[in-house]
Amino acid sequence: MTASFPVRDYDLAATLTSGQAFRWKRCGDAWQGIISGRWVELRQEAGAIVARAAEAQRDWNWLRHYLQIDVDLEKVLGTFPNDDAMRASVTACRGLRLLRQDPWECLASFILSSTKQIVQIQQIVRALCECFGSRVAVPAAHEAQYAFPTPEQVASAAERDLRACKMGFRAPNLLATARIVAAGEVDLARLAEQDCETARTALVQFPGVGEKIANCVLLFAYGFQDAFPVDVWVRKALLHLYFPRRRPSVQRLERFIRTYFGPNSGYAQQYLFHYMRTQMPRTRKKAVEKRRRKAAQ
DNA sequence: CACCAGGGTACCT
DNA sequence: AGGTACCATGGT
Repeated sequence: MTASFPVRDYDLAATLTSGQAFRWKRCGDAWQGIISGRWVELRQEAGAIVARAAEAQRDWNWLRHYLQIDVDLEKVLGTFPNDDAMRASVTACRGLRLLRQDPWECLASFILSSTKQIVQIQQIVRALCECFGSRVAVPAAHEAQYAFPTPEQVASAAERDLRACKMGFRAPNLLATARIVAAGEVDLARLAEQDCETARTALVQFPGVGEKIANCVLLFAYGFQDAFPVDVWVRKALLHLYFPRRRPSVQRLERFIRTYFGPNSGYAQQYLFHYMRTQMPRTRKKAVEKRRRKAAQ
């Protein structure tokens, strides 16, 4: 029940902590998570990712697909614009990958993400899974683990019980979305066959889903690598790096995003996002430190 | 202890 | 089209 996948240019830690998936837990030098109801432990070794599952596997294609093992990262990075900010981002977190997640889990998770820090999203999702998800097989002597609850499981929950997972005003949005999916009014699997624009139009129909969350699902679940989610971090980065002391209109900014970052703009966005989140706090701390020293004199 | 967080929406000018 | 308040909650 273990398998080894030769990889190069794969930074597992950066990938699993970059705010695209919310259920991975670091255990020493390994990562434990649940993919489509299967418990799995991942470990990065020299030139390979080693996986361990709770049960014997007929094949590991589900994991290869989730991790996007076969993507040629070099080729993707080659399409990024060659500017200071992108070079710094790629240097800082080279090996960061986009996962290919289950659409329902991704959609539900990002409905829960609005104005929440990643740490809090992780907590809410964990509570949701423990309250409403089915138990999954785990290795002996491991604590119980739960699958992400199906649309049906969420749809049959009471809003009060969802709110108990600390999701606040997002509860009615998740519940209504789950009901639409469970009723078969929208087929999430079939959206994968549509083009990006069509799928986006369908996604923003769900309550609590606007352009940003739709783009997250398009990018992280459906693999549209030019879907470009703009959250507060990315907005700050774009304005600061590419429009210093200017105030581009929404239209202007959207046009810039569409035309500047190339066919893998969503991938580039993820590098900018992770770079901002991991490197900027350090420089900010440094700035605070500098100010404090100056004040002390 | 304010401030802010991988936003969306209704409602205002 | 472009601003604003509000939604609920807890990390930093």
